[in-house]
Amino acid sequence: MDEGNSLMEQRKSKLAALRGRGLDPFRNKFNPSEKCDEARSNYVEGREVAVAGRITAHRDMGKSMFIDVRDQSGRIQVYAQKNVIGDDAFETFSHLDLGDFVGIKGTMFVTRTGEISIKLLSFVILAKALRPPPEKWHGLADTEIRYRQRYLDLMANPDVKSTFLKRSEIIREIRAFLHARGYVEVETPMMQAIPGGAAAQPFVTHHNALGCNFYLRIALELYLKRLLVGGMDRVFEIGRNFRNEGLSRRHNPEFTMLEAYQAYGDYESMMELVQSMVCQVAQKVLGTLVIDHKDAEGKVIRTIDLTSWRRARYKDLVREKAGADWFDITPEERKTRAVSLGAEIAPVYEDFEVTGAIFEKLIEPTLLQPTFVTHLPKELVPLAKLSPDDPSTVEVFECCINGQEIAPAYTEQNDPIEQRERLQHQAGGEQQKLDEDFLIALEHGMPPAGGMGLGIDRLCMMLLGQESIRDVILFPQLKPK
RNA sequence: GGGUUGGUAGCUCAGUCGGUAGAGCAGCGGCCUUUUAAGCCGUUGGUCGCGGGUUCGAGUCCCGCCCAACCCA
Repeated sequence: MDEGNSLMEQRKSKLAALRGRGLDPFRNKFNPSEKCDEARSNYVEGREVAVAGRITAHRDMGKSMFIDVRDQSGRIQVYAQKNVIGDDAFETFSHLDLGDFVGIKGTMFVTRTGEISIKLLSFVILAKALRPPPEKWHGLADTEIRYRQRYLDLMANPDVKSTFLKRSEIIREIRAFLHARGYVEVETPMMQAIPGGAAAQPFVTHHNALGCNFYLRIALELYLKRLLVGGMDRVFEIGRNFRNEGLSRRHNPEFTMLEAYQAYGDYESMMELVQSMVCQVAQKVLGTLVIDHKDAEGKVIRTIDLTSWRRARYKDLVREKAGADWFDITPEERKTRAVSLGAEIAPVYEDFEVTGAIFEKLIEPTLLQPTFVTHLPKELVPLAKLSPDDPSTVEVFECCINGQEIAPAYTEQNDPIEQRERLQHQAGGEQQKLDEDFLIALEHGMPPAGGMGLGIDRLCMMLLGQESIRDVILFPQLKPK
């Protein structure tokens, strides 16, 4: 990053030299006839092509040389000969640097070793790179540079680029899936006076003209439900949520969430939706429903099988891990046992939170294969409707895959009086945290509905076999240097 | 917040017991008109993360700090 290193000085001198010879090292425009991989796949000997890209390698042979030119689609080899392009042009060409952008015109041919290449006729420099690219063979390994200067990571590590191209495809397929089912994509406020829809610490920001603080949203939920009230029966939003929490391998303070709501649906409809959507996306983007996750050495460490989706009741899973009598012993006994099982229990925890800790620490990480956990205790979820067959639980599932919760869904609470009581209870009497406008909306009548949220980043981790959320977010949050 | 590991040339990494700072790639110069991690010869390049300390002498030992990754909270 420092100015004045000698490699930069050398490149700056080259830049000055180019200008001194009347060449523009930063062109406004060049029209390629095709992309690099199109040129290669449409091979006709002698066909004239124009491609543009970054120089990623060069092999100098004296009076001729090869360079590799790379664009988003791939690379193609260009062969330059002194007697074809002339002494001056060859001199300029041979002093191009790795990282420079060039426009190439030439004719297709195949080398002795069988590589489809372009025989150079003419070229223009499109952009001079003043800094050297990372090393070609080992790539870029320094995690800090990889995350802070992701463009270098993308340049040097093809797998990284592939991961992010696939992330883009995943989101495109999610949109396609929902559009095909008649969902309307909407956008709701990121700056909110009252951050609702989840229990999380918000970020605060200030609006100068209005003279008041806003919070960055922690969930999409409450605005999307207002749209159900307004008569938009199937809506979804894909957007950023912000939570003022610690950073970890699976948490980034800003993360991407999909939420979808379907009037006249319930959590069963959402279960079908999540399963169909994840399977369709996997099939379209990966071409398979069985996904191997590999370690750095390429050894398979786990396989996620999306062909079978299990359903399990929350209480049954807890009994499996914490003892068949878990719900029969006293709350004090539960605390003691939770600690002995290795769950961290804060003294202020209410009884349902003790069980919640068991689930989060001991059960969720073991749920590698797709599992819908159902019948959650009602205390955990204030925005859902009670299960008719067990009113101590709610019509909610948490879809766990890869040891992480990736998608919660509910039969949404639409009783405004019930909803007010439960939000008041959650707010603990702090009137400021109560979203009165949302409650008024419910009082106008919200159709029964199923709703779901899906963490896009965690879905990408699962589908793309990435162990860290930072490897599926282009610019993960780091401490400023 | 705690623990572990790491930070040395543009990049990837060595650096022994505390004794003149190393390699490969990249760069620069030379040879080479079908190479592809091209090759061969020569060569430039260092705030050893930052700040203190111990020592005749510190990349190396000690203390503090910064940044990152992983684990824990």
